[in-house]
Amino acid sequence: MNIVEVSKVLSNKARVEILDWLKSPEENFPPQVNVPNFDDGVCVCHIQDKLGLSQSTTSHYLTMMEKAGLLTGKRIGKWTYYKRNEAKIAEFIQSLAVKL
Amino acid sequence: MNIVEVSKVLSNKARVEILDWLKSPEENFPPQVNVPNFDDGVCVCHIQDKLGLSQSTTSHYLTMMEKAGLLTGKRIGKWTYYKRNEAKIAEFIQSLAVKL
DNA sequence: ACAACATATCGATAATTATCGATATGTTGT
DNA sequence: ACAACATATCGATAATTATCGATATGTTGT
Repeated sequence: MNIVEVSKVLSNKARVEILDWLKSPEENFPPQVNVPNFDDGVCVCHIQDKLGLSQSTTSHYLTMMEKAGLLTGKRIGKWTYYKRNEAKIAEFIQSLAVKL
Repeated sequence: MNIVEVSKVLSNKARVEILDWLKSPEENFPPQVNVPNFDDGVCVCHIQDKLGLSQSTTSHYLTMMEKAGLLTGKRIGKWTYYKRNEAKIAEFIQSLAVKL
């Protein structure tokens, strides 16, 4: 967990919001259409709608958040579902508590 | 404590290093010349020497870190001494643990 | 094989951040 | 009052990030 890299993710309001929304997918997103629940994560299209940014920007953010370790993405059929990587998020907070 | 603002501070290697060095001033900096110990913080000139960046950049970083709440600066005579704001740093980590 | 669709990637431009040298400000000792 | 010095601020340019539209890629149903 690289503090500088993860902090870059967190230095943008939109990305912090995404992380926050994904804490309670049921409350923040409409029901999934192609998978029964949110266990696999939230569809990119839902995140995009809520974010109000373009498809390419949304996809870019999600990809960089996954690379930084904060999210995991899973493709199911045509769709990609992202969810929080709780283990890594906790690890990051822990490493901040130690190194910061 | 604004997550985005503080994360901007932490998204730069030099600034994370400053924060780390200030955890143990005795180990990371030469003895102070104009104050007896490090209780008031570390002189900008020492940080600048160690950082290897220009005086203006160093000063700018320290100022922004103070504005974000991570450091406190204290002017004594001609010199300004910066030290960690432990309370605010802990508060930030705590707010991450809650909001992130 | 192809049409339709979701997402990822590319290439471009605008906005922000990094970094510097020059200058301004504040402080001290003469 | 001034010289010497430490730090802060200003103005500029290079580097990075934000964001978009266009295009490419992957998947499914016909």
